[in-house]
Amino acid sequence: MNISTAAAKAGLTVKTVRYYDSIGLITPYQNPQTGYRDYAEADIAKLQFVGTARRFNFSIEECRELLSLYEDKNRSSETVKALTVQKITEIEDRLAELTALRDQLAHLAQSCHGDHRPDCPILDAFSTRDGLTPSS
Amino acid sequence: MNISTAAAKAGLTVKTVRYYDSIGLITPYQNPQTGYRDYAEADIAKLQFVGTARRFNFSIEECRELLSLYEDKNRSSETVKALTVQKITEIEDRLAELTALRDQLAHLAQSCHGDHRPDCPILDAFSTRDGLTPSS
DNA sequence: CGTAAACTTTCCTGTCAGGGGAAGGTAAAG
DNA sequence: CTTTACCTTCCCCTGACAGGAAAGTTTACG
Repeated sequence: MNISTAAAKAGLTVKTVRYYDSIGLITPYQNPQTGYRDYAEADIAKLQFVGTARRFNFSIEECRELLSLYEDKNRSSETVKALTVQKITEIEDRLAELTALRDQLAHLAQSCHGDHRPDCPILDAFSTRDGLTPSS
Repeated sequence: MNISTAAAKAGLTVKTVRYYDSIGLITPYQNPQTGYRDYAEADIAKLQFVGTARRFNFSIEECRELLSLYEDKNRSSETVKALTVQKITEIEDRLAELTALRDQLAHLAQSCHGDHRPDCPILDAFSTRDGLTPSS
């Protein structure tokens, strides 16, 4: 199967699939005559797997680890769950940060009349370093 | 004032301050003899301003715009409030994405026993493209 | 006053996960 | 047989800096 069909099946771009080959993440058979990549069904499954994991905010290196577990028939679910729980924690940390940011910005926006006068509480708040302390 | 003092006063790294000069965001006086940058108090205020705006997730280009409004004595608060409201919307979109991600991952983690057996619902879910559709 | 430490400068490379596009070879359709 | 639609590698671009090398400058100490 050529790269564009493979990419379409996996819901990825050709560039991304080629990139995954270049970093040794998913390396298909390569025709020695033409240099064309040839993706087998097992490769498609891996591409889909990585695509899904990436959409779940797993980094490429984490995907590499998950992929080796995915391919390991004697794996235990322990490591996978640990990775997932860690990822959940990371996402929750980021959620807390963003929530605090939004709240502070919303507070500033509320206190700003937003008309044609030059007075602006938002800019005033930004101009003092210790006046505001966002979480991130 | 030399760059390390300026950076310390603004709560930024020297690298960051030098970078802001290189992209024309905050350009201090530069001694023609030594080539040393010399930061005035007004520059420090701008550095603090940008530092705060960056912590509020504003991009460099948005900071550039905010900075020009900050320096404009005849500004209106309209544009600033609009930028801020837009930023709040962006943050809320990201919050919704991350919340959906976390919920789906949490659901998967809950259904995974996480022991030494090879059976793993998380990897199973990742291996089908249409089985899960995260928001991001 | 000399010198060594502690600055400063520019320049280059790397990060993360690819995107955009050029130059050139190949395959499939008409 | 030609046109079109692929494919390949190669290089530069992104955002927002960090790390480090080589070389010049300032400051503190003896």
